[in-house]
Amino acid sequence: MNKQSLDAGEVLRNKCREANLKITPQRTIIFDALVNDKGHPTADIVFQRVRKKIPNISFDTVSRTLLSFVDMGLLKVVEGHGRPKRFDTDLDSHHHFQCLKCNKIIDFCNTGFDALEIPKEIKSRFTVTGKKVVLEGLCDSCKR
Amino acid sequence: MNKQSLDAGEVLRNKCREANLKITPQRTIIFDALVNDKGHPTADIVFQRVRKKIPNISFDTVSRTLLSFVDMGLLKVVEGHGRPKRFDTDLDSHHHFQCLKCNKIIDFCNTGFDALEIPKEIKSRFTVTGKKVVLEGLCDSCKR
DNA sequence: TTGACAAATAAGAATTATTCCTATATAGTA
DNA sequence: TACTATATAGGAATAATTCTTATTTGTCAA
Repeated sequence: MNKQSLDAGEVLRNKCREANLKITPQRTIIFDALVNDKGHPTADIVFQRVRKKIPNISFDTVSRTLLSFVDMGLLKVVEGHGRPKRFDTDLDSHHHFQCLKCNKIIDFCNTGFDALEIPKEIKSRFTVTGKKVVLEGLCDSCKR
Repeated sequence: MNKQSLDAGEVLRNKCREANLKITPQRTIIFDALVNDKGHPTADIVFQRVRKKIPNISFDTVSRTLLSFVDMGLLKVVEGHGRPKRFDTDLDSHHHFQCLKCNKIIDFCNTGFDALEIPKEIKSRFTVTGKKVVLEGLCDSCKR
């Protein structure tokens, strides 16, 4: 039984139990707002989305919850130059192209990049949990 | 005649002329504070360093100057998770390991990584100016 | 089911990093 | 040397995030 066969609620409940965190309506609704979001939302985008369900939720709760989801391994923070932190719900191996002008991040897949070996001298000194090729330059809209 | 054989002042003067920017003492001293810095200083670190030479320089001038150096191709902004923006004076191809806990960035070289080919579908859509492998995890101090 | 308690939340204040504004100073040049 | 556009200092403003505190709410054990 893999993740895909569990519904979103069950994934969240399992992860919360593992991490000894309570299953609150806020956490549930924030998680729902992220499922199938293949973009790279900021905390504020998620906040606006969740407010439609819980009008008086605070930004702090959204921000704190997103960071706890990162700790729980449900999300990643996108590396990048931009100021508002961006989150990534896609936990599968993929790579990024970031536009230096508009800060847009474009995901792409590449099996050659996925297969890169971590150098021995790095593996022996550090615990490596993520690996990604980051390309930068100008996107199609900005290069004109 | 390559860059290495020019002294720092001359590199800066040439770049400023190219960009039609004036050669001010502030720019000169900020540039001097960066030469041979193989760390990844924040604007504030540079500000503290430069204040020893120009006690009443403003943070804004340092920040603005660093960003203009990025535009001029004298520096790069480090991709990464941390909040204070970090600058990189090493323009040669290298790769990064970033600690998720302390946000420290460790440079490493790897000729295999340097040789990675940009996928055709990316090269045809975008202008790619940078390429780097980014590893993340826990550094030696934080993994305990 | 209820009560107790630790954890989570809302609201707003505080902090942190960066950028903007404006009056003054200065580099480049004619 | 004088002119002009650019750069700077200083402080205010903005933006993003995190902290503080009083209150509320899951969870668990009786």
